[in-house]
Amino acid sequence: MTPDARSRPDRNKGISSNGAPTLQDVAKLAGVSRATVSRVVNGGALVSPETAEAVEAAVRKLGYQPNLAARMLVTRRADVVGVLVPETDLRVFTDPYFAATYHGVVAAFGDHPAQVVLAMSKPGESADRLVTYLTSGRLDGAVITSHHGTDLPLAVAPLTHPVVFIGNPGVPGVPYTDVDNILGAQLATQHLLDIGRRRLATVTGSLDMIAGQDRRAGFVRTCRAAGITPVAIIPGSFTESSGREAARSVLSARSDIDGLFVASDLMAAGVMDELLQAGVKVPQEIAVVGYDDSEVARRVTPSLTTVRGLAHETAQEAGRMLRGLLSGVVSPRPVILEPELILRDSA
Amino acid sequence: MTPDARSRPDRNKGISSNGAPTLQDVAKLAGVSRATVSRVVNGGALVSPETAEAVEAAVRKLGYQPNLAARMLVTRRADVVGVLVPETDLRVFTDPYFAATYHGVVAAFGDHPAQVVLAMSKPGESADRLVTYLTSGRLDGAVITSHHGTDLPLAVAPLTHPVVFIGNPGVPGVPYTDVDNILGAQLATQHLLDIGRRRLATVTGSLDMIAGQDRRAGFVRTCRAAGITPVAIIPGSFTESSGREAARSVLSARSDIDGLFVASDLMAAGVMDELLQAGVKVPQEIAVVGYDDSEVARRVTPSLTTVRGLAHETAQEAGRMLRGLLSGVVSPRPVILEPELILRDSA
DNA sequence: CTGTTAGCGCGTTCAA
DNA sequence: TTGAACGCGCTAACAG
Repeated sequence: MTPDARSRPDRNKGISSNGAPTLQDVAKLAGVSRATVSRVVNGGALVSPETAEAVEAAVRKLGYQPNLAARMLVTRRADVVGVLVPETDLRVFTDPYFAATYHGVVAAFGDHPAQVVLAMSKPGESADRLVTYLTSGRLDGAVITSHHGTDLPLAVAPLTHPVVFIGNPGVPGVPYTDVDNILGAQLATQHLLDIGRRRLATVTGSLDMIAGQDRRAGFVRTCRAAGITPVAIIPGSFTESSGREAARSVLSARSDIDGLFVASDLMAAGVMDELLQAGVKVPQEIAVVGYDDSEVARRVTPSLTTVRGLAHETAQEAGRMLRGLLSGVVSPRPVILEPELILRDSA
Repeated sequence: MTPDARSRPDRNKGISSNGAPTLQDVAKLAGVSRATVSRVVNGGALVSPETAEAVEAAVRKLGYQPNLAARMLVTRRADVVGVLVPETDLRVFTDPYFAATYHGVVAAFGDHPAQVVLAMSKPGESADRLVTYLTSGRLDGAVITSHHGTDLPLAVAPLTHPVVFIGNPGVPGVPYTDVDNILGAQLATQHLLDIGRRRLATVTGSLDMIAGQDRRAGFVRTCRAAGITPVAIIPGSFTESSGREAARSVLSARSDIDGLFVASDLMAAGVMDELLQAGVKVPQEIAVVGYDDSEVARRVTPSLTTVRGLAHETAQEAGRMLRGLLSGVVSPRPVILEPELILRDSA
């Protein structure tokens, strides 16, 4: 009696103890070995048509469903890629940037077997949990966006898991895609100058994000090149409410600003609403340029002159890069897209 | 030489061939057995403080991370629950209902170890894929919403996986939470009657969803009870653009409607925008009542009188119910919440 | 073309 | 309190 032949009570039942049929069950019903069933299930190559047919019948009859955990354990693939966002769902669902980003990654994986899941942080928990999710083996790779600072990139860099950042991670050797935010801000600011505005201010995005820093830098740089001094640089955080606050501070400062560059459309929507409520005419008194060209830009009144943020395109590019990494490409070079100005009514 | 003793090249390396350290590696470094490490990792009971300390040190040194696939295979738990939405991400990200729903489920699982992931359909693919995701063993259970028809509930009903639907699945014995949509629509319609409107119409939601049917039924029923005949019943699909279309058909029909019940705030926003653009005054010429009390309801001008849809609460209740199922509750009774009217400026 | 066999990394009895 | 042994369900050599 070999060691493997020792009796196991439920070894011989048609259905394993768990309730779900296993490869073994199918094999017995079809009168073949487990390996053959496995072959049929995974593409059917190297199997005779008759046996394949018999196996498929057994699969149907039992409603067999491969156990992905078991498969994952041996193939070391999960067929799941993640879009990891270290923000709360509240933020993710209210900022259209994330919708565009997720959609872009999904588009890149359209014809790929992997599931694309979205994982974000629970309120008050750190980004470590997302790293754990990545390293736990349930994800083949990830696209990460909205990282604040370099902690997350530094944590991810030594890992063997394929990861692509959206937005410069600030750590050498880590793959990323980005859009030239400095250029975008320059286009926006230059436009304000071109229409004759001279008393300019900006509402910045989160300054712990490179996108926020760059958009501010582009604004400042363009002002300087034109020989003018910014009237105000108001800190914001990419949210609509931070735009509202910024607008109130502009109003209370009575600084007769005539041109405002706001680092996101969502903030710009908040700014404009407050301005209009205070009776300030846009663009006559204050011209406003946003950033992103998101859906709100078209919806607000007056419609928002803005910069195409290329969120979807950048994400899709990141998705492609991740696919490359997954299939063995070693260290892809960063891809940087160039934004353009979209003229509408607010400036 | 026993069968197990045959040589395996990488059996004795400090790090397994994959690169990630295993229980075995930790055990060797700590000078104990795998079983002991396992005990320490999972709660540390029944281990002496000294060994526990040694093991923890080894874990830290190696950066050991349990392989979730392996654990899952033996525990038969994934510690992941899903919010399954058979809609495309485009839809999910533009309708605040889904944000509220996801958030509600997350709230219910706030202090639970499980990850709550959001899975939706890729464009053009059927809901089967979500069922497969559920049955593949990577999910312990799920909350499903936005199911059209009974196909999905019927597919899920025979499964042993815990599932809770949001919205009556129309299949006996399947757990669900819901809000009384008929009552909600009655409240809305009655309010239009109360403020003296008599030429009423409705823009319905998707009629292949019970919520859509019920809101229409509540409207029709209330009209009938008041002895009036609806001027029009315009089919919509819960999206903003379908609201716009409906508004255009109202305008072109020149039916001098004076009260409109729109089955979602998002549609109502579309309706109002079109009406205002056409020069129709809301509420003076046409009073509008929406449904959901979502964030848009407060944002539009005039602000929207609406019905509290209780999306968050219903989802949270569903999440609680799923937790119950996960911990052994057998067949929970449906929970039905009662909506209320929120008075604002549009009616 | 098909079956046999050996683990993937882990939790869990059962003895000691 | 600890260790040895077993198997979760599956894929991947390797024989035949």
